[in-house]
Amino acid sequence: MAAEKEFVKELTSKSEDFSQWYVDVIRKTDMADYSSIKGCMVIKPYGYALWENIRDGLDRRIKATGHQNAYFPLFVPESLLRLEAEHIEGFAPEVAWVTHGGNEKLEERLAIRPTSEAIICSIYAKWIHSYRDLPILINQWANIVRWEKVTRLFLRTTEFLWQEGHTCHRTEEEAQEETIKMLNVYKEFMETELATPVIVGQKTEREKFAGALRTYTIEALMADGKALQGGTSHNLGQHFAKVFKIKFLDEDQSEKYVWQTSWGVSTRLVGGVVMVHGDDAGLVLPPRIAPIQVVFVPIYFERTKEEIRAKVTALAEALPGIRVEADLRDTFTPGWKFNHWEMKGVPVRIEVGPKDIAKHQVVIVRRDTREKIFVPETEMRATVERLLVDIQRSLFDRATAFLKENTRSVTDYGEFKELIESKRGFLVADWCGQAACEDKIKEDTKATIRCIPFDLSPSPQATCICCGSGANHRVYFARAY
RNA sequence: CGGGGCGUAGCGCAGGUGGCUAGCGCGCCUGCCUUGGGAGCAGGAGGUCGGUGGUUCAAGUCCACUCGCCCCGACCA
Repeated sequence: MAAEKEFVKELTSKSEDFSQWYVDVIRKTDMADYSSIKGCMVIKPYGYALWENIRDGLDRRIKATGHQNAYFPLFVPESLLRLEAEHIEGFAPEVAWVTHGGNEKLEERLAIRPTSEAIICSIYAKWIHSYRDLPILINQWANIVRWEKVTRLFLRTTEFLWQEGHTCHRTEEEAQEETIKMLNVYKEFMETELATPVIVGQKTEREKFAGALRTYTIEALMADGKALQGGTSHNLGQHFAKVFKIKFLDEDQSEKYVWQTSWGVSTRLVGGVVMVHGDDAGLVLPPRIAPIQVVFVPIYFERTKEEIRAKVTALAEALPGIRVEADLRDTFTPGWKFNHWEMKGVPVRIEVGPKDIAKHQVVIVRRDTREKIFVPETEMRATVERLLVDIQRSLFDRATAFLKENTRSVTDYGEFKELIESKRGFLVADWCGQAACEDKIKEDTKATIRCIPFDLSPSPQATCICCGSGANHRVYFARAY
């Protein structure tokens, strides 16, 4: 353990102080930096490359399900934002306002979008006239500003990047189908690309999006036992359609309001990846989204330096389709580089030294287990390809096992309080459906209902974990980010 | 917005009962030597001590105000 600690002298131990570990990892790996603007972070190239891979994987899926990308204005006139009462009430405390253009005071304040429902709905109203114009299936990749009081790198920043889908449908059924479809896209994406298992379900009235009919969510469990909402999908019903007058003439010649959905995930997923997979040596990145999948570290000796350099360069080129970095610098020792690239979470490291050249082999080390294998050069490519798949799967398996171990079913409120304090994780319990109980539990334990899952229902005799009256929901509780 | 902590070299920090030329480690630059788990030696560069105002012969140090950041809490993707 002492030796292990020496390895990572730049990082706070994960078990010692999880929050500090998280910040250390992000800063030492050059993912992000603080800026001179309160609550705003700089996403540095390494962090941005990770975000780009996340973005690209999701963008493919969004397009594959029939959506197109577009871009809408950053500004939302105050009058538009105010149209949907519940919506403005929900977002008012965290909206940033533009009041001047140059030196002139604006006639009407402009909100910097805290989300784009208002501006997009006002435009959709102009676009939609007939049932033949439907559905509208549009996504936008954009920046968002929410004036948060407390910020945290990637998890909650004043400005952040996200995608927001905004769709309009002819019928309620179609909108509901879309809402669930995108929720499932998120789930599949999280599991496949981020190697992060999620629980899926509906938000309570208290937790739903301001202005939505129903909100659905995917929730992941971080290594410290706290939940992270990874993405949400909202069935907006006709609330926005009615106030923004998004109407169409249907086939039956009657005028109707559209049914809408919206759904989004943000750069907070980057923080999620750090907290789900990282360890005391730093990041552990799922191969599918890792900016660098394989790093070559040459083992130089003065006499064979040029030979080693040439060999590493050649081997690095022999891995087409794989994101490869060859660390040819001679200003750092191999040991330093091992630690450096492990901290950066690169899934596979390949060492090449004189002994390896003599034996026509390479040394391959996987980041997740640090297992070291000696592989003939001719088998390098196949081995790397296999390892990348294997690491992706074992990260998912490990996270899934962690999720299972830390999901506990409880029926006694005393036990509930004890568990949330000592073990964290998800607690599955029965609930009466009353907001009063939800509030009391939050007050007592800081745990909130993360979601009402689709695949669980209370037994007929079940009673509310809090008040003891008849329960009609079986839900997941957790402390959350 | 409440409670706590912190702003001194790129990073991490010491100095804090005012007093020599503001220091240490890492990093950086030059050279030599080295490289299989964070090498070594020698030389060198780098500072409006967060900002403003005050007290004083003298302020990194004391006082007031202010800006910013981090952590914990209440609020939130």
